Amino acid sequence: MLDPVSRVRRFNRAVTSAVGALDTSFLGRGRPLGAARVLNAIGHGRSDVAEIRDYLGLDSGLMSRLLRSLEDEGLVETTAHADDARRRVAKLTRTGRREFAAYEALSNAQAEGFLAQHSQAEALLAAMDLIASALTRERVSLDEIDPQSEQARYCLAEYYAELGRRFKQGFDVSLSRDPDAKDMRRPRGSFIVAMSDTLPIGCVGLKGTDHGYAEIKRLWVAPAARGLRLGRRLMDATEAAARELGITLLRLDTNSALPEAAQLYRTTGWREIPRFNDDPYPDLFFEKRI
Amino acid sequence: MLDPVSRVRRFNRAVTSAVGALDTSFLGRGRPLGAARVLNAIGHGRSDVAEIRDYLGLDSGLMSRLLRSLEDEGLVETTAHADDARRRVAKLTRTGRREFAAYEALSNAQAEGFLAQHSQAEALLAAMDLIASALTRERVSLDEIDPQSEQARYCLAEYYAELGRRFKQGFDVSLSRDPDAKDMRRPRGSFIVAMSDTLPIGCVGLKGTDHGYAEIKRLWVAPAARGLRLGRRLMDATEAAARELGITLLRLDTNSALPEAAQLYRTTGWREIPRFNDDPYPDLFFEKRI
DNA sequence: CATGATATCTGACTAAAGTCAGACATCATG
DNA sequence: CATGATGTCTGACTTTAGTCAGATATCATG
Repeated sequence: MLDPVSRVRRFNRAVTSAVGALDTSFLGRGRPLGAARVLNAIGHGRSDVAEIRDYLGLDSGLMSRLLRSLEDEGLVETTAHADDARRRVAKLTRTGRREFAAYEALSNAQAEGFLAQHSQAEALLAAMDLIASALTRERVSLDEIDPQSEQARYCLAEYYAELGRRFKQGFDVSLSRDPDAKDMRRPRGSFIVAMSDTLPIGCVGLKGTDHGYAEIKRLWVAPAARGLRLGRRLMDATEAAARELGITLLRLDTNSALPEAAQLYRTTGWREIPRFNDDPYPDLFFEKRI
Repeated sequence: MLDPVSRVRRFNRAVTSAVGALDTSFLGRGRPLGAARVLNAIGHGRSDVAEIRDYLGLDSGLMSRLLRSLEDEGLVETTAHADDARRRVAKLTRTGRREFAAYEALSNAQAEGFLAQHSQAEALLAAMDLIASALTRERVSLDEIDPQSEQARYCLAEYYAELGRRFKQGFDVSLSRDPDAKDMRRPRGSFIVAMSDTLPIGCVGLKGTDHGYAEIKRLWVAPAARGLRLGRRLMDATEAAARELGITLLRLDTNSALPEAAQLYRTTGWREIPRFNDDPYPDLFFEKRI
């Protein structure tokens, strides 16, 4: 009962029956699961028929019939795609949106009920984030986004909060050399976010300077996503972006209160150099030629 | 992306597709899922047909046919139950055991693969234990067992390890008044373990004495099962056992380094009393009349 | 040992999911 | 604008899961 594999398998059994219960509650709306899944996929913004089919892993014949049955119910309308009349685009009717909302309410109620029965919901949520990140690991996408977008701001806020917890003296972003957003946009730099499903779970900024090098800033991995070697993937992606921009020398600063970061740099070709700025927080400085 | 319900639902999505993948890998052995599930239930030691049917939630007609198909494949043999010839008992043939082992290998490989891709497997396992315990909460059974059984010894070892971590001076069971096992067996006392699926996640002992009261000892809840009010359920069950044994006065000792325990006692009718033994570890003493 | 309860099995059904071949319209390309 | 590729649809199927009403054998009980 102690070995890791049994523990994973116990988790699998627990989760299998919970998933089954959710499916059963979906059947309560008088529609087979297949049709309900298509309706929900459309409700969640997947409009292209081929995309839905791919997402749900359905045969084109089956997909077509499920769509037809949703149309017969008056929940969905399909039209030809504007750019390519072979492709079809599905969208919900007014009734369809109402029905989708009912499914959403079921899902939300189920989630709330699960949380409510537990007196330490925060620990439960952290565990769920951890597992969801691990399970969707190979589906994490690294996207280059604007450093002032909502996702970027979320990551940075989490990053600052963590520095505040880990630095003995706390962390005040206004005392740090906060990079100008335009230095982290092409063509001067870049900002990359790691997305797991809809949740940002990591980020890194590449900040262009006028001193013959670019700096790597704001490398952050969500606690729930640690252990997945995401830091390394983010660094690789930034280096690739730097090469594209013709940058040949990278620098970064960090703090010895973040040993896992320094460890990552040391094992990926960075070498320690003397202090190259007057930011009050960092005490370790690295350089890498690419 | 921050609200608890979205986080639970992200977890649900991640887990649904992982479960689907496992099901699909099971189909690879050329047998429908229903039959595979029955085969595995038998392999895991469920032999009584009614029990399997109940466990898998199958209709008796369907169950009968699935069994028949496994018999046709030469994987299963059924015989009449020794005590009741209406009931049937299923067991695996030699070929059946081989086939079951193949399913086990698939499950184990899937679990190992999942663990291997994560560099912090212990954190992942703790998260899985937490969630599995929360999901199977209403299926936790409280069983009265022998205080020297394997499950009891596992719980006690975990309990001592935790005391060692939480007491500043550590914990050495040989210095404590270790209760004699026979004092925690009927008719003098009782030992109750909380089982979640196959994993013991909590325990409590009721120790009979010759001083006109019985003592509650070794109340432990696994870290993964905290927040489920399991401590309270265990205490209620012991009190019920004590009443059955004609015990009317209960005592217990505890340590202020375990504040959640003292809190539980205070809110469930226990009142603090002066020290009533010379055990070196406890510094808080309680009594309850039942 | 008659009687009602229980456990399983069989036959006859339905619903849902999935498969496959071919039809059809549309697209990209030379 | 002919041609092959692509996306969707339809018809004709199969498999799997599940339901339900008896039939049959056995059990517990008085």
